[in-house]
Amino acid sequence: MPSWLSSRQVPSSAMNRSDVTTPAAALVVDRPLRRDAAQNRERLLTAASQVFAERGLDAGVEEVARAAGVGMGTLYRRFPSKQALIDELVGLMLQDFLDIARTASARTDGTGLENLLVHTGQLQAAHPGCLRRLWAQSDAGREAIEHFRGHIPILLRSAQEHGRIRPDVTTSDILMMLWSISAIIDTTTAAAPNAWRRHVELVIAGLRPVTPDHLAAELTERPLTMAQALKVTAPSR
Amino acid sequence: MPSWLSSRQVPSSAMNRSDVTTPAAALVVDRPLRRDAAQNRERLLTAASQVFAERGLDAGVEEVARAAGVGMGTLYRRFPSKQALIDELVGLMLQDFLDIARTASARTDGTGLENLLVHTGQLQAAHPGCLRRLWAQSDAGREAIEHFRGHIPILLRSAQEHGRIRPDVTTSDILMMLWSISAIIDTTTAAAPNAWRRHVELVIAGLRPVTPDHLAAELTERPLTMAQALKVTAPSR
Amino acid sequence: MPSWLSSRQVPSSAMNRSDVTTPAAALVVDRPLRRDAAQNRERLLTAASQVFAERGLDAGVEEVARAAGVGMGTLYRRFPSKQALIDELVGLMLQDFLDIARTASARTDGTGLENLLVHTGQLQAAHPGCLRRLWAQSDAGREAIEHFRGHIPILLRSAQEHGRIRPDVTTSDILMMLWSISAIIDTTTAAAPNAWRRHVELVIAGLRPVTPDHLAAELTERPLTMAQALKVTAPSR
Amino acid sequence: MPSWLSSRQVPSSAMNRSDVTTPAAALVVDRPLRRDAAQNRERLLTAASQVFAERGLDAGVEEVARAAGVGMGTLYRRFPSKQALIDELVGLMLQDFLDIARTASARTDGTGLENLLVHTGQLQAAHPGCLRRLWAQSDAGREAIEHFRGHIPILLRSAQEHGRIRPDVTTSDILMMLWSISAIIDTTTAAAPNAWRRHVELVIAGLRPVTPDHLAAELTERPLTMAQALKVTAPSR
DNA sequence: GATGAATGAGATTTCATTCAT
DNA sequence: AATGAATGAAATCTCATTCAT
Repeated sequence: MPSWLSSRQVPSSAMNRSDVTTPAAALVVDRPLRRDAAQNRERLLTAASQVFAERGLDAGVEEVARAAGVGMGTLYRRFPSKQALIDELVGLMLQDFLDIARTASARTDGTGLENLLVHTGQLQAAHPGCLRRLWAQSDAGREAIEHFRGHIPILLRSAQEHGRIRPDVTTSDILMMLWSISAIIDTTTAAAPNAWRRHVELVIAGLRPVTPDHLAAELTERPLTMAQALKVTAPSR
Repeated sequence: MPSWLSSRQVPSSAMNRSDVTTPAAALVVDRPLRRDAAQNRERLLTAASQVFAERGLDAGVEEVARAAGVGMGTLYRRFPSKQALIDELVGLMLQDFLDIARTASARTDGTGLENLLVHTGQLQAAHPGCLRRLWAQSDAGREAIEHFRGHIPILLRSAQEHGRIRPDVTTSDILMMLWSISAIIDTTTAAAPNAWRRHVELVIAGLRPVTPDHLAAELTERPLTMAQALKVTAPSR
Repeated sequence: MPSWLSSRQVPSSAMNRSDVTTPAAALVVDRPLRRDAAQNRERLLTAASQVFAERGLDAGVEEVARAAGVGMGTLYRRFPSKQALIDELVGLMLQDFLDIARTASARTDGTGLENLLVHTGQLQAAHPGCLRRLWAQSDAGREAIEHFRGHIPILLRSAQEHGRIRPDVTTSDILMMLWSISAIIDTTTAAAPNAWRRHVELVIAGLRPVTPDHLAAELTERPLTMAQALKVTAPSR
Repeated sequence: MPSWLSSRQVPSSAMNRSDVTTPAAALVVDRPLRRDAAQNRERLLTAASQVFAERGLDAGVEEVARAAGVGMGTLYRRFPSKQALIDELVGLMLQDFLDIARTASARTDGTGLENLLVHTGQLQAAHPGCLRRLWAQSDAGREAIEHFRGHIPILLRSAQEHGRIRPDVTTSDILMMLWSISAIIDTTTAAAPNAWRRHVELVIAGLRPVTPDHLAAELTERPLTMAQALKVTAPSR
């Protein structure tokens, strides 16, 4: 079972209960599920995460139900469509991303950003393929950025103030780096489980302040605006 | 029509006629297609490239046929299966990649590698989503790496000799960078057509030689072995 | 509804549960189908038997589904392929053949073999075309011979001991006669429902012991070996 | 090349030119084909006979055209449909059947009928599967009986007068025997090339006059009327 | 007249979703 | 509430036949 599914009680309002930005949403109270129903929910999410990671999102819902040991009807009682199930998984991974971001933000030595890149990498490497595939198919992805990106400017500013990251790097650059790391993890993990770490090192090297004699010191292209970053989506399929 | 489909006469043996490694294969002569058949072939490839780029590889072949203005039977006469059609598109894009690599290799000032990263980026930006999606579904992808990677060590060595790239970077690192750029292009082009250029700049910055006071100067993680790099595949779906 | 589909509960392991040779296989218990599912299964087999008998095996599965009053999906849930459906029909007819063989074997007056020829004829005449067509397309056919033929030598020996069948007739000769009767039934039933019975009479006459003055008393050609008989198949189409 | 395709010039009116019953039909004159066209016609028939014998009638017309070394257009210029091609093959085999019948009729010792059974068997064994498969799909089959059956009563009467065949056997019984032999040839030839000869021996034994003490001496079932025999068709598929 | 490419209806099979048990 | 069977639209692929070259 993925660690990010292990212990939490996650009713279907997970996205609404987002702890960082919309605590008020907690007021929208779903009646709690019966214990067996909640258990089925967990099983389905766990199974879906495994099946989708192994077979891709084209895996059939029947296989998910079978892996969860429940019937199709139960699956569709818990999640009104395949897409809803995917969205829920995205939301759950986002929870872990937010945890990582919160932890990283607690660092005061300017290493929080680098820490973020590595730890989100670790998380994705533990469930290869999940995030990007899910992201690709989920409208929840869009919201995910919105929740998560709030942490980036803070981490970035701290790193820049400590002289660890060059000052002309922007939040949207960091988002691009995160996407790029995601992609590398998904493509290389099977062949070389730790290759992504080297990619992260090189990526971070590219973000370091440059010395005067450094080649091509200046970035000539403009960064994505945040409005653009919000419109970014993984390939539809 | 994509530029990479524009002018060439591409019999189905395009992969075999690879100019770099197997010139002898040219002896296997497919009789040239009748003019109308060749035209339909081109139309189908063009249509497939558009449809797959817009709708993803899950788009039905019927839609491809309709977009090409031909019947289903014609499509299946030219390409015996959907996969064969995809493979052909992969092969065609590879041709352009090889062209770029050859041109870049002709540079003697050590900028060939940077040139390669930018121009392959341009090519992919012109047909967003194509390469990575195609790659993912095609066994031709595996061969594609093999053909293409042959150029990397040469370009890399030249760049390193000219002091433009740090000496501890390996061919497999460059392959990772190419994958990462592909991913960024696919995700950002719709929202911000040139954002990928900035990513390339940052990526190249990460490959530059480091000065003594540079933070985290050394790469602690080992690069992919070439054997591993060959096993890398885009996510299955 | 064909008589051979009437009353039995036939899980998909019908072939395995063969009562003659592998009683132990009954231990492999398929959980019984839900009542509606079982009903649909029966309906599908009935419909398939009718449609295939009327239109030949080239009839589409869609027509079978329509005749059964169920959707395509249901058909494919019960039988994972058209071939599986055909195999099941073959298996079912085999059950009836085995019943007939068993009953015939119970006779002690040497008439069992003749009885077998007539009753298997009756069964086939009731569902003309079914067996031979099914046989032709089914690997189950091969197994069918193996199960069924076990009864022939016993019946034959008894008939020979009672002086009803000439002693130089072999088991493989009887198999040939059965095939020949099948063919006659399939070709004549529509035009003359009982014509096959006369053919059976003539065939049996050919198997009777010959008197000394009988013309061409001896058989000069050698019978099929049993190994050859096992390789016999109805025409592939 | 099948012997029955070897030397004859057979314009598509072969059926009409039937030498036995309707010589007047020869007055309907098709303009003779150009020599190359006639050659293509022969090639197509030869190829069709081989391809259909090997792969069954489901083999595609394209394969026939390819085997004949001509284009599809040529095939369809010579034969307006696949069915017409099949009908033509049936008609051609009938020619050989008629030859055999004519030769057999020349015998004056009462062995003509037995001779017929053996020689038509030889012919079919040389092209296993052809006749029955073709027959099955061809309306020409019906006509074939009409042409061929004219010889049977004569042969039969002669055999009965010589005491070689029991007097209660009718022409339609002989037709049934012929069908039965056809079926046995098709099913056994691959496994045992000469097994059909034994079947013929047994079949003939069944037609011999019976001695008083013979078991089940009388035939209790009535023969097919000739009207019924004319309606007999091989299974549609 | 010959060619073989194009056609498009139809075949088998899959799967997200609904619904009877 | 849970089950898993039923649904049927859509996907890929085939092939007899037509038609442009």
